[in-house]
Amino acid sequence: MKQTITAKDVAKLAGVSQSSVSRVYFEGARVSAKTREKVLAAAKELDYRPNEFARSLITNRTKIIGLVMKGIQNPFYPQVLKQFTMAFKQHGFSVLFVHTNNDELQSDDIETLLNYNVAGVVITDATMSLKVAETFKQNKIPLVFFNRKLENSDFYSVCCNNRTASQQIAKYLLSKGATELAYIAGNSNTSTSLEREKGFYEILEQNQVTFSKYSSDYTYEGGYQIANEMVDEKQLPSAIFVANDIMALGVIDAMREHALKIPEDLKIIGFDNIEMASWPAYQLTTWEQPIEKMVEATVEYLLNEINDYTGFAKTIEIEGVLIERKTT
Amino acid sequence: MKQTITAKDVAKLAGVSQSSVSRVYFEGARVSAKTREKVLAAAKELDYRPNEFARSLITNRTKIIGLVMKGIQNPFYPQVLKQFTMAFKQHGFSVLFVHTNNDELQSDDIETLLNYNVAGVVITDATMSLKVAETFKQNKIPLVFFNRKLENSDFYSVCCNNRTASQQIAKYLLSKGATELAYIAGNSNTSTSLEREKGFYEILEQNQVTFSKYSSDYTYEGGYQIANEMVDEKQLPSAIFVANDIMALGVIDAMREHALKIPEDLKIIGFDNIEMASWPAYQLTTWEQPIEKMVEATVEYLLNEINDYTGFAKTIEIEGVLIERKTT
DNA sequence: CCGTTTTTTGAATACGTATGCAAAAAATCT
DNA sequence: AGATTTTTTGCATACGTATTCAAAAAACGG
Repeated sequence: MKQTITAKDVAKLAGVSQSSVSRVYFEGARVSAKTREKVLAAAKELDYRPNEFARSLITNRTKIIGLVMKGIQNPFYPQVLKQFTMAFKQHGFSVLFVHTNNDELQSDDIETLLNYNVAGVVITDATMSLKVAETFKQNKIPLVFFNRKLENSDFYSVCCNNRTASQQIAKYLLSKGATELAYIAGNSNTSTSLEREKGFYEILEQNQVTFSKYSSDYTYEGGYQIANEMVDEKQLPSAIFVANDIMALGVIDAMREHALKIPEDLKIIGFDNIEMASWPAYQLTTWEQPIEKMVEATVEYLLNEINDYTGFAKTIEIEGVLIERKTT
Repeated sequence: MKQTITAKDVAKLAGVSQSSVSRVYFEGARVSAKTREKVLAAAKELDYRPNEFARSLITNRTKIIGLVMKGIQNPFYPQVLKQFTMAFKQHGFSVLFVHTNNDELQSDDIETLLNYNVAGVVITDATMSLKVAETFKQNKIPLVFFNRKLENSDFYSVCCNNRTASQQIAKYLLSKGATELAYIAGNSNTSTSLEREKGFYEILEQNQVTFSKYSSDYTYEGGYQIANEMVDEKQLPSAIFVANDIMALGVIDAMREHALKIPEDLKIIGFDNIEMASWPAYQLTTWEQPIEKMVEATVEYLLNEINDYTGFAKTIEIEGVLIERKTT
């Protein structure tokens, strides 16, 4: 049998009541220095650890954050996961990791989060039906969409400044002398890809530059494949804005196989600034997503909402920055 | 207030006792088809969800697996994380993700796992002091070291056949005509790096081939840097066995910058078979770690131990396979 | 030093579920 | 059909903690 040491055991050893033991471990409760000391000594001797389940049962609160992720294949997201885990840990929260294969969260994934009565949820790289999202609202569980925006919905979301960033990217490419431009989109139902396209297009339109659009799926293979198709099909643009880095690397590799020189024959710019973008083999010019700041903003909001739920909704956009390397 | 719907509510609506509701949701309990039906109908209407915390409190069991990871920067591990999450989910378990910065697990990381009374633990990419590991034993929490082996300890561990794999790698490189060999080690305190070195060395010794050893840290930057040093210092070997793929990519990039042709001037082989190894830019020959099988073995053991704790300890080695590409 | 206010403490209870036990119901057998 | 076995059900209790309330202790003021 698991020998579980309870607050009662500690109380007995310390010569106080169970209530007092509880108070020592409950932040904000008032205990005299003397009893605190006695309790801590006894607790240490017995190696006591408050049972989180009993706690949560009675407080109806947990110290668990649900973190939902889909595209962990994209090196951008492990980075995000790491940052979140560290940030939450610092505030005493643990991370329940949920992986989803579907673009839209399924109800059994949700089930897990609700069963564990998570204190808050971060959804990264995926969306969910409004109906499901409402469930969280009803249960007053704060929710943040990280790097995704639900349109016409009132949920908090933290993104990079996708649209203005893409505007700057367009301007930058034009300033580099590009004349025929192309955009390679990620999954077409993602807000990130749509916003990036929008911003890009706006500037090109202003300058009366036409551009072509290709669709892919935010993966390396996807980028590689679409690049091959582009080469096969028709004449190439002079610069391509690829909706994320990992796809951009696929594009670069494919183009190189066709003996195209980058940036001489073709300029390529990505988005994210994943670690590999700086590798000598690629030296990809890209737009840096300020992960740390984005995580910070998310955590701050969540903690506030956990503390005092308001349901306040907003889209936060954190400014990124252009990282110029050798592909443009 | 959070409107929590309890088994009592469902019982009332269904016209049965709370016990019956409980029995419907508890696997292995006996309920008549009729009441089950009534309960499920009522539960559906009320959107009832059993409270995991109350459950765990009384059963002293959880459906949570602690997954500890360190090197999530290495693309090998996100893959592992994904596989584990999916496998556990299939068996009704959720994953509490713990990230550690230190090579050896710290006590506050452990604390989290113990507080949540996890059903089992997977430690990937890190180790822990024996004293701490004993804590898990005392609490009868099954523990698996994934891709790490504690020496002289009695803990379960699941690895790839590092040593025999490295032997085959050595033989393979010799068969390719390599005469001067080198090994680039990962973090020197990891069993994986040591075992790989050992197997590699054994074959070379048998064939009376000497080899040199370089030390790095299992990161891209580390590989890149050590490769530069190798070029600067002395004459290069004809083939290098790099302890993992991500380092190998760094090595390749560095060597190429020095205008070395791979595999003509220098053969390189890695270990892991991460996705990037197959990218056209690298086409890295490597040893595939059979993640899926390794995960499967880990999950199977853990589930058995959760079901009926024995503390049985063993090191499982899963066979990998050589993936020949263009760098050798 | 005594009356008053403030702080600390312990007893009792509640959280939502699982489970042992006995009663009730259903099924089986003669 | 009645007796016996088996299955199902409800009652009551326990899990380990937080928290209310009243009592005890301490601090304070004159």
